Amino acid sequence: MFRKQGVQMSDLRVRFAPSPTGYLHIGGARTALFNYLLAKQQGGTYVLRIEDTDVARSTQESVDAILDAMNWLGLSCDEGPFYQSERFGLYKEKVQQLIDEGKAYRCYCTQEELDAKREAAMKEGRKPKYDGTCRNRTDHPDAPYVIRFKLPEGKEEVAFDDRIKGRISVRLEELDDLIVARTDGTPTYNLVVVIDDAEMGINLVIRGDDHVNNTPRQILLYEALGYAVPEFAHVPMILGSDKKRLSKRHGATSVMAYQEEGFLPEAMVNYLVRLGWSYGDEEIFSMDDLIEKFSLDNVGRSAGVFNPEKLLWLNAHYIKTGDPVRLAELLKPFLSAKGIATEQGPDLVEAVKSLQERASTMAEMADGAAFYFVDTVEYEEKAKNKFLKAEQKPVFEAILSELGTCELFNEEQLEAAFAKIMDQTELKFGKVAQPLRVALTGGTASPSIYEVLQVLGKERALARIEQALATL
RNA sequence: GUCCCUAUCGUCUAGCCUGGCCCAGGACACCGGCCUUUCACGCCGGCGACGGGGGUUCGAAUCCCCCUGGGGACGCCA
Repeated sequence: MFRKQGVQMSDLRVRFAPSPTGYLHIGGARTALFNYLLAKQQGGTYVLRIEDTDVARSTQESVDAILDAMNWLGLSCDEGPFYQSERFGLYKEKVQQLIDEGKAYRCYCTQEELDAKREAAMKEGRKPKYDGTCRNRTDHPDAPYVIRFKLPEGKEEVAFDDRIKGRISVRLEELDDLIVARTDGTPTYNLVVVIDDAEMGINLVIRGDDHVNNTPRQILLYEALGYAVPEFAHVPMILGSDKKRLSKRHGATSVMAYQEEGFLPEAMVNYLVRLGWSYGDEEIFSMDDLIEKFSLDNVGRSAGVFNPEKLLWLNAHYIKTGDPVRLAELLKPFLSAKGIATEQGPDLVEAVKSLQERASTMAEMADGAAFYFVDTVEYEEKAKNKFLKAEQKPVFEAILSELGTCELFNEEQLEAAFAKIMDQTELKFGKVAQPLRVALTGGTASPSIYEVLQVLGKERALARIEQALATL
């Protein structure tokens, strides 16, 4: 028996199947994550499939954007990516099979006729469904047509046991003959999703809640094509703060937009998984934790509201507890985006350490780190007016001379130096530290003064103090 | 409009299946305090919810029904 990290290999096969008509959004990322976690946990297989049957709207840029985002989140697939656009032959075969078996037919109704019927039905309070006009016609006019799947007769309802929502059933009279092939011959979503899931051996379909209504008709298609019906798990939607479907109006919905704002992938993963899933009172989960602990049983059934504040809190947590060397690497692009070069400056890793518990995002950390690397400190107006005044001259002189005698800028020597400064000037620590902070950083908020001094190093620190002294 | 799904603090949620341990627990946010060389971190405390109405029961957040709210679907998009 094969084993993988002590976990029994299973035949679980799941998939994530985005359509490349835009970037990977928050909701899709969560669906992908759930799929990934379950596959990893059970030693199953996670398949990635690009649903690009809508040739007009699918783009390579979107495919790349989705792949990038999956990669960033660390959700690598075991198989794929497969492209539906490369499988049209297979779909065509299956459509023909349905026609041959009398389970599908040509429909010559025009778009306009259909729209009119739909509108009329809505107006009368009926469900707008196809009336079956072409269902029994035997002629083959020389006109454009679509292929419709004929709803099976003699069946009352379709039901399935959703792994998240429980039993869901729909009466057949609520359904109609859906289009499986367009006028141009290309297959539509409901058909290809069934064929691919079946042909790829997917036995558990985890997807968004918005597909619940498609499931009954897809089950009918599975049956008509002679396929085994997989299990389904419909994950609730993610809503905006106004309880409306999450959209750009609510802020960034693209996963990669968060990366650009300085979020860490582990924060995003942690946030996403907790939106709809829980494990007692625990809040912090590493990917390994999740692979061990995730379960569909603990996924909630109702829609959730996306809460950027909590994401931010998680991000701050992961910055606080993250590896400084890695964070330093991640920080570089944010610094260069601000036009800051770090090569000649103080040790970037040390700078990061001093800022870890003060930054919620990497962008914020870059803001906070900027002062370390400037050639000439620029003073904030208010800070300068308050702390860089002529009367401070003696303090700065004392600081300059005492720090100048420090061999090493370590905690011990700095403390000793400050003790002397405070003694000489008869000032309390705060009265010394704050002006010095302005001289060193240009502002009134920064890491602790000892840290700043140490990160900067003696030479740079003394130069900055002299610079300040010169302005008094 | 019709159908499907859903309903615990502002938000994410625990508890619900297997009624009493719940005058409902945790987290984010918010407010207050402590710590403190600034800003933060951290710590302590506070505010804050079982949508409504009927049942069932000795007892209901938990079981049943109705109502209401919310979401989704109704496409030659996925």
